[in-house]
Amino acid sequence: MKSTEPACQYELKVAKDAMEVIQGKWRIPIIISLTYGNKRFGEIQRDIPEISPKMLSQELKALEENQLITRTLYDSMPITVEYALTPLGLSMKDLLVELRNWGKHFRKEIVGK
Amino acid sequence: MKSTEPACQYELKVAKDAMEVIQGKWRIPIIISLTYGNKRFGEIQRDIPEISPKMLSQELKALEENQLITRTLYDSMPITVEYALTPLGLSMKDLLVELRNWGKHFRKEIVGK
DNA sequence: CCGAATCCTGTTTGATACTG
DNA sequence: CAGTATCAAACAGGATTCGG
Repeated sequence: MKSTEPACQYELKVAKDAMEVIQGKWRIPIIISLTYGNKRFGEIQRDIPEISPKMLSQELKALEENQLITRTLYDSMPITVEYALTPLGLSMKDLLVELRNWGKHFRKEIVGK
Repeated sequence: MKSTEPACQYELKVAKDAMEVIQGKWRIPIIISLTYGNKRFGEIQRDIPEISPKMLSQELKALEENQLITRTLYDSMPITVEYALTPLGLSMKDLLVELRNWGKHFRKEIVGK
C-alpha cells in the first residue's frame, strides 16, 4: 500500500502551509538577511541588490502580515524604519540551515559541474 | 558591521540555488509523494488530486532535468512509467523534515488560530 | 494508462520615475 | 531614508482536447 497514506496527506498539507509563506523569489532572501541582524529598508536592499524597492516593500508587508517580521518606525530626522524577525521568524532557523545545506550540496552536484 | 557580510552573501547564493529547484506550487508535493515510494503518473495524481495532468507532466520533466527523480518506462501492455527519487532527491530528506516541522509549527501558531 | 498540444487567464515580477 | 505609482512583461497555472 503505497498511495495516499494518511501520513503522506498530512505531510503534504503542512508542507503546503510552509511553502505558501516562503514562496516567491524574495521572501527567503529577506528572512536570511534579517537573521544577520535587524536591518533598515536600505540595508536589506544592499544585501539583495537585484530587488526593486517595490518588491521589497511588497514582500516585507506580506512577511509582516504572516507575523514573521516586525516593522518599527523611529520618527527621527530623517525617518528610519527597522525590520526584525519575530520569534516565529526566528523559528525558521533550522529550516534555513537545511536549505543552506541542501543548496550547497546541490550546487556541488549539479550547478558547479 | 551588519550588512553584506560574506557569510550572508554565501547563504543567499546557495539558498537561491535550492529555492530555484523547489519553487512553484507542485515540486515539493511531488517529491514528498515519491518519498513514500516509487509511483506511477496516476498514483502521484491520486496523492495530489488538485494537480492537472499538464502541470504534473511539466513538473516531473523539470525535476528529471534537475536530476532529482528518474523516469523508467516499462513497455508492458498497457505502457507503464515509474518515477523514483535519485540519491540527490533522497538527499532532500532533512530539508523536507524541517519543512514539515516548521509547517506544523506555523499552522499551530497562525493558520489554526 | 500516460501523457502532448493548444489556447487562454490572472498573478508575479520588473523598470522607471516620483514623493513625504 | 523609505517607500508609491504606473505601466509593461513574463510566467505560472488552468481548461480542454487529442494521441500512442
